[in-house]
Amino acid sequence: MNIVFKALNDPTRREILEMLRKKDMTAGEIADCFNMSKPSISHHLDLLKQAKLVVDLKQGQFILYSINTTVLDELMQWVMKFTNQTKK
Amino acid sequence: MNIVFKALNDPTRREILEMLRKKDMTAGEIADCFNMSKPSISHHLDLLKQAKLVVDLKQGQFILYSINTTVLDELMQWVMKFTNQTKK
DNA sequence: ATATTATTTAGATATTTGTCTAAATATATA
DNA sequence: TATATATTTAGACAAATATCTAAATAATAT
Repeated sequence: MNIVFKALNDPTRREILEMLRKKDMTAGEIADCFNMSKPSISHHLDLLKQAKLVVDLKQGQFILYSINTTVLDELMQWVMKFTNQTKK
Repeated sequence: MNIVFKALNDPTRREILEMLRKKDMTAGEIADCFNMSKPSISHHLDLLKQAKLVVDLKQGQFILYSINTTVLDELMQWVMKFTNQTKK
């Protein structure tokens, strides 16, 4: 869970997730949406991948990224522990 | 939301939330649960407070901390955007 | 008043993080 | 094979973060 919170603790990475929520995209397409160098975006994608929030699939010379909701499901379980709960 | 993810991006702070989920605690009681100086815990509590994940209430010489689930509800809304969703 | 207890604030420091440019790798095409 | 395109890796650097000790603030008790 540590690495998930770490990955989510950056606005660029959260925005990437929002984009991938709508459609799969290549690394280059993602980079084009930001005012930031491609290596920086590549680094953000790597962190998202480490957290298993995204998966990548090589398609020829492109690398297609897509969201993986499994970890987000787990995050939701974590958050739900706190909500809808009467204390003491 | 930025500050919420920032606050949650630390295992100590998440553990503090887990503790406050069960019962309200003073700053000192919280600090006693960790192998860490009181000023460090005070700093963590401050970040949680900035994110409005906790609220504090002065009770004499003690300061009682309690969890505030409102922001966690909002976080859940954010996470839910991604789950239970058919893509494309 | 003075001392004790609870907590925070200030300041220092080592580590982590986000970003960049330059170089490397890998695939496709002429 | 040579060149162009897509992406990552490496290395550097400034900014942010987590931690500490020492000092300050605030409330209580003697």
